[in-house]
Amino acid sequence: MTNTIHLHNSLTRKKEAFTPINEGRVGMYVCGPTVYSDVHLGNCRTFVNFDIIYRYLMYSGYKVRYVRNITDVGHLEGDTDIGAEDKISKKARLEQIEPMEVVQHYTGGFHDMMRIFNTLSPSIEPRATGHIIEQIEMVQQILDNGLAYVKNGSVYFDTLKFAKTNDSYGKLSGRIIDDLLSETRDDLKNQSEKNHPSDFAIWIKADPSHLMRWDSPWSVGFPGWHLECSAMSTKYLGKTFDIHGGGNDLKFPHHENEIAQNEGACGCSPANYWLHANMLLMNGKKMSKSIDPETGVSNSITPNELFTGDSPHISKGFSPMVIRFFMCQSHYRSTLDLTDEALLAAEKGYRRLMEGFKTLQALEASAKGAASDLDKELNSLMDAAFTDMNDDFNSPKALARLFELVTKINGLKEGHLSLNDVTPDTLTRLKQVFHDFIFEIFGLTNETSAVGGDDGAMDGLMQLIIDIRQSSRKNKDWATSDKIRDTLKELKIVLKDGKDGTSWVKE
RNA sequence: GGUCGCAUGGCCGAGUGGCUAGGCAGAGGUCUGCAAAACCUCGUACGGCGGUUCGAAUCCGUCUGCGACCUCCA
Repeated sequence: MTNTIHLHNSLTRKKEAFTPINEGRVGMYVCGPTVYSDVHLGNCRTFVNFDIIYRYLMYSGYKVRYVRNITDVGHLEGDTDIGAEDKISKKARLEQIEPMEVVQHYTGGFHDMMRIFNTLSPSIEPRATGHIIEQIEMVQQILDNGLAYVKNGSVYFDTLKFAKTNDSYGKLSGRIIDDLLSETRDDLKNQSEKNHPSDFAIWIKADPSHLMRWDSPWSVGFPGWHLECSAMSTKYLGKTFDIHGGGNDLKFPHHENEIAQNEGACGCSPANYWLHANMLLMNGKKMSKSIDPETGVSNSITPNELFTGDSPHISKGFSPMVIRFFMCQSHYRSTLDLTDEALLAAEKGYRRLMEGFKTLQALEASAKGAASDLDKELNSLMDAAFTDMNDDFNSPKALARLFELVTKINGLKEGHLSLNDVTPDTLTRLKQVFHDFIFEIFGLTNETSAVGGDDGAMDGLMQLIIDIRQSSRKNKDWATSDKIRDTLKELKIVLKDGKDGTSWVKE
């Protein structure tokens, strides 16, 4: 590792040099989905962002343990208080199936989607229901430390007491104790078991109709949301680990409470660096599952609708890699606005990048190749791309460097630039770096080349057709040559007449 | 109301105290039987008003607008 990675730490709100606890190793925890419904696209953005971070850390030489949980119990619908229902349980009740059927179904769907977006599997993907014992232990530790209280079989985290003894509550989300206190007046009206509105449940007594329940010292019940992340990150990464990630909307209350739980249980801060991926917007507004009461429509689009084009929000379907490319084009800490126009632009950009890659692979080094300004320029563009990634994983900027390289590559192909000005070593490096960025770091795949079967029949067939068309063109038999071109077009195969013959691509 | 963040050329989207981000669209050109594709060239933008500075789109203040969180979401 020659260059230090700097990253923006949400906890300090500053960009900091990244120093792992154990040299050469990184422990990273990212909050995964609650599997009570289909993954939605905003979810995918977050995980693609962290996939790129994961890939880049590994590419930089770190051994990374990447833990991303599946929340399959405890995430309540509505307020944490009595009367709220667990999301999974609710779904199971509505569908009249077992909660674990709900979990199985949506976990599968989630994994499928992650595969479609070409994200790498995390090293460990622990489930909340598989760690009930660890969670009960943590509740006990918090109680032992006097930072929680039991009410009617439920256990609540005492935020006021914690805030008084520890200055870290509210630090992440910028909330302060005075605000917590001032909220009291309004909210005390609500019938509540909690001593204070900002307290939150870490163990919840299950009412008899509740489907998911476990025995505990306090009641038959289930763990609170937030707790699973505290317990599982501790179990697999230790009491303090390097990086904790998640969507920006989890900052409060989820991550704030997670920190409180870990501090409350062991007195130590869970993660040194907190990274938050920003929201995916659609037409300027947060993409959200919830349905607008006025319009009756949700401001969202599912990944499948995006692929097929079956949505009023877009004019056509877009492939998963175009979406992934689109996500690479913005910084993970910025909001990204999904519009039809932006997607159309991304689709073209993606193709240009892939064509550039293909062109590059076909370039052959010149034996006379010598160092020159061009050679220097190529190398500094490559260096810059890595510098950009080291600077808080600035993928859009690194991508811009690749596009500048594409211009050079095309210049070399077209002959405005000469391979005599590029050393064989630089060309080799360029091929390697280009490949690595596109496929290993950005995690894109080349969809345009994946056509036909792998038996080569398609290629042979197309070559035959192209040859026939070529000879009819030579004979100025435009009727035949145009018929071939138009018919193929209808079959979604586009012929491209270039200087060095005709190539084809499937749309 | 509280907390935080953002306002960049037609669109998306980076960035920095003084040096062209990039992609798409648009204009011109090369190529082509025509077309498509591809390639080349081009645009000098940074919400309003003050201030700091030799110099600010970049720093500070302020106003306006937008968004997120505070209630379920990545």
